[in-house]
Amino acid sequence: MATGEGRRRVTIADVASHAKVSTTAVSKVIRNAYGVSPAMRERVNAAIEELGYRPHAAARAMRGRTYTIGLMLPHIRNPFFADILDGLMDQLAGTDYQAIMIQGGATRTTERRAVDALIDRQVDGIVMVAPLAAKTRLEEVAGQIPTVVLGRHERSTVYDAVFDDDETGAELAVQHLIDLGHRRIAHITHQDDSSARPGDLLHKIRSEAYERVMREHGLADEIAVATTYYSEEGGYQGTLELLNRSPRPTAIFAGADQAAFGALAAVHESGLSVPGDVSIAGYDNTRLAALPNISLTSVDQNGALMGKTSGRLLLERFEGRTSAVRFSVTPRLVQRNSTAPAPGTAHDKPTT
Amino acid sequence: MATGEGRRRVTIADVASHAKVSTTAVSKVIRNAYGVSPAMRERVNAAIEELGYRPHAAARAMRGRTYTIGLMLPHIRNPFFADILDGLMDQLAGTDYQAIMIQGGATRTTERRAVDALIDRQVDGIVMVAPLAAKTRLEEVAGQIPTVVLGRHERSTVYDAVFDDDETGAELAVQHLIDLGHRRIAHITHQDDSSARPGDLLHKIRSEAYERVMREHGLADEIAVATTYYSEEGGYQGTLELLNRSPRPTAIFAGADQAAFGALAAVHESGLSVPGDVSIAGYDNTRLAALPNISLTSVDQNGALMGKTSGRLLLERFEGRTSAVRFSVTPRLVQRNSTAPAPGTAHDKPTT
DNA sequence: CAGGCGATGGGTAACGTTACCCATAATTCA
DNA sequence: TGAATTATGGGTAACGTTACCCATCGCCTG
Repeated sequence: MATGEGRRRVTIADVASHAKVSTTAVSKVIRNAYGVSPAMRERVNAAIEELGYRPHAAARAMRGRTYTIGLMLPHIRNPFFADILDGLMDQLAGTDYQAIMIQGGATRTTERRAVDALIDRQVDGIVMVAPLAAKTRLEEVAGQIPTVVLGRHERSTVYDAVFDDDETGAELAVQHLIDLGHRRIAHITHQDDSSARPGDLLHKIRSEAYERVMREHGLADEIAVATTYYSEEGGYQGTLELLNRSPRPTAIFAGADQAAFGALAAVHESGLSVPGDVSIAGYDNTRLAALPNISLTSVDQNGALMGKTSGRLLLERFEGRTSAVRFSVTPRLVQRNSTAPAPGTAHDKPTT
Repeated sequence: MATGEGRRRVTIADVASHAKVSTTAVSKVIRNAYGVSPAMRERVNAAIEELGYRPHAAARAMRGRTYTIGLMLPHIRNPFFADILDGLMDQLAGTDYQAIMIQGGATRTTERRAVDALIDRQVDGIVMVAPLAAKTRLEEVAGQIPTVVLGRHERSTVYDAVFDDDETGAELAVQHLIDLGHRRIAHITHQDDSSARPGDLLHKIRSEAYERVMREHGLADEIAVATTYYSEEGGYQGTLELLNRSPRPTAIFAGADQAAFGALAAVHESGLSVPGDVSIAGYDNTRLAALPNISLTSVDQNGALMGKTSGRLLLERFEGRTSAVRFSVTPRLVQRNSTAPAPGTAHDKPTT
């Protein structure tokens, strides 16, 4: 276990000479390859232990696998992504695989750079969370390396897809507000730089489901959308804009909790109360939403399960699966105190 | 710019033959090395462009640098870390370096695995945020690879250190509460698995500063510490424990905003109000703290600056600096509505 | 008992890049 | 003008690992 200061790294050759066997034999033991006797295995493992050998991932990358999975996140501020990572790491625990993360940023250009960086570093598989890239680009990536796309809905034959049923989720939220007697229900959506088809992006799906449900209830004229960002700042700005309209909405469905937090701030700063004057619902059910003095009604999507599944799908790909898989998570509504019957409505809370 | 599906990667050799020059020449152009004519440079760059060549980081790792900086974060749920990453990426923008992240987890074992993984992947430099490892381990890592330790206070001659003046920060918070007339001021600290010397860990420094200031004001008997975690759950549990004591504290200084959020929840659930019955102060001044319905008094430490500086220090190391540098950020108190004069105190808010 | 076969171990050429060195041409200087 | 120096380009051996192939040995089978 001696690991000296600036000392040269322990290599497979060191292990081989220490165990008095060939480097090939050592490599076989490490990889659990065929053709090693138990005696040999033990001998080599002892030497590995003694010298504190660890495989050099970069060297491995030249020939075989790196045992690395790359996770591209748009950014790390959203705690929902932490759930995804938790699930992924949970799945990877006990395997030889390591997860590394990279921040994709807000534009297609930065995202491309980030994903290229992962490919250049020869990760064995990639999980892209809510990517902005066009489908052709996703398939190009997936053509080079096993890929899971998380949060997009389009069908592909080359990559696996994991996503929440955003249509249902948005429906749950809007329906809930309608049930509470609201009619002027506004929506905050996310502006992106994506070149994906609108119908494949989660925020588009949520906003379209919002509009559809509104129309289905004869509320087409009440549709009001602020297009900002799924972030606190975005929610804040969007809400200020919505509250300025006349008549102002009595409820806001924010497409993400982060935006809902900003909405809460904006409503308070406008001298209005939640849910007295304005009801607010979010999406993601982040832990913060459960805090009593936020108590945000939100749509829960099982991020940990999505992350875990992404990992599993990649491991399956490594084992040889070539057919594409789609995995969908069903959302559910978590009612809290940020939503209440519309002002002036004699309305009983619906029984769940 | 043609990048076919499963096609073989474009290598330096492809570029060389396409440009009708040697691979050496291509390598020189890429690395901006000495000994290339402008004509050669242009020729090679044209070929690179045309073929869509990107350097293979793993191959580079075998000889030179990977242009990769590894960022070890204990976990990604804390939005404060997002500030650090933002600062780091800001510094790295415009350079050839890429930042990758890895989650260290809650124990020394998982952290070690994570950092080893970065080393095995041959990153050029490492930034370790609030590591749990013993100083000897940190120096062992730094002996192999340029390292910045963020959030620890000990002096080292081998790695660079970036940290907040936690002593002053904690002092600001506690002093603020004392100024408001509070006497029964409790503290929530973080339990760790670290083998660092207590005086070097930020949460120990904060808790010791808390105790010191209390004693300096003759409040030694009022010292009450709950040792849980810097997380929502930890803050929640710790606060329940503290509120159970009799007499209960009128103020709680949580060592981190995340814990303070949990504390807010616990106070509310106990049927008490903030700041009416209990004042709460946090640390980190995360964006959430500024939301009107949280409005948490908190100590601001400039995370972006710390991240940016970490990046700068690494780049300097790559340029050849060998002496160790320490960089300290000065915190400041941001007063909001979660702190107020102690119940039953005729006290004017101190002018700032 | 010869031929063959499975089990085991090793030799070696890659993988893509760079550091080091050498060769040649072009230019400068005395 | 000859020698020395500089500028420019290329050849080649690594870096650490693995995939592929071959050699050997003991044993089984007909």
